[in-house]
Amino acid sequence: MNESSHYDFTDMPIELGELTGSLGFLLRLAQVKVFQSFYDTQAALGLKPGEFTVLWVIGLNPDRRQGEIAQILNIKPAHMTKLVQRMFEAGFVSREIPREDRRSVRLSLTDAGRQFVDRHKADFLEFHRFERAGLDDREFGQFVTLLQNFIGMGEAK
Amino acid sequence: MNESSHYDFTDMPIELGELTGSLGFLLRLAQVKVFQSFYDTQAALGLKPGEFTVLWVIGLNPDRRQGEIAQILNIKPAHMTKLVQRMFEAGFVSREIPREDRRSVRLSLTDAGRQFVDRHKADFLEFHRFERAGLDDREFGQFVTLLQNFIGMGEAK
DNA sequence: TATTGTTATACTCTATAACTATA
DNA sequence: TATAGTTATAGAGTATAACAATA
Repeated sequence: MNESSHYDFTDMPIELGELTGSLGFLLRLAQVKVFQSFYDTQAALGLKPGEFTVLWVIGLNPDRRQGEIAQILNIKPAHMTKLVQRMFEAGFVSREIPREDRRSVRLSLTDAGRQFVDRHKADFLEFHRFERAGLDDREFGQFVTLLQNFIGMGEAK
Repeated sequence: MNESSHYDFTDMPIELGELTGSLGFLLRLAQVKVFQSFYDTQAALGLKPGEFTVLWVIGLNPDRRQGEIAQILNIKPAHMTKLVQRMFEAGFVSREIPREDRRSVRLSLTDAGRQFVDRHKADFLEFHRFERAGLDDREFGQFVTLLQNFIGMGEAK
């Protein structure tokens, strides 16, 4: 490493250039911002990221194959196996081997799982939490719609 | 695990309920979508995610402290150290210890680093790539603006 | 004492391939 | 042969704390 003397630019803002218009960059920062409170909420309940979402979707879609749930949530099979195992050990999820295809696993919530989801669902659907996050109601609605279109959720006609 | 027989719901869509309006969920899926092509592009150049962004910002802000660059990109100090080390070993980044504060490190691009950034910057500023990603030009502009507001980038006045 | 950056450790998410059991 | 899920391993990002050098 060299040595040298410089003026001190410490107080000057950092320039990001065209990066400020890059979706990849902006989405990463946005996700970091959301993830913080998202993560804290889940950790407080003893859950790892993604676990509540899985419980939620299983609750809405009982008796569906594990792989179907994993696919729509973009969770890889190997990861899904461990995640479901944890939720099974927590007593929140039951697994059934259907007669018509004994390779597959169909998931449902136990009573405890359903109670858990019902009790904490409000914390996870954080509409309210983000009203104060730099967006007014109209912008928030736009934001959700644009995100849905972007990820191809709107065209499900 | 139990055994049972069921109708086969495999072809029915999975219900997501109010999750479709959750920013955390939508941002995660959006990021997964962007990250795929983003990641592939970087990997093809032998870079890990985040490395090109760091080179880019160093190029725009020569002789700034390592910690300043890390902070604005939401990179933790420990991670930044390893990232900079890799870019130093690749010959893209130079490190200087300034006389006025010998604890700190000031980063700049080497000639090779600047050439590398110039040669590949177009691939990383993927405006074009996302024109066809379910959003028209107007929506894309809205999307960027909303993301900027959301992460608190717009208020920098 | 506080700050800048480094080192070390561990945990989570992800990716991959080899494996099983069923089909 | 193909498919559903599992197991095992490794890589990458992040978080934390302890540390060295300097202020």
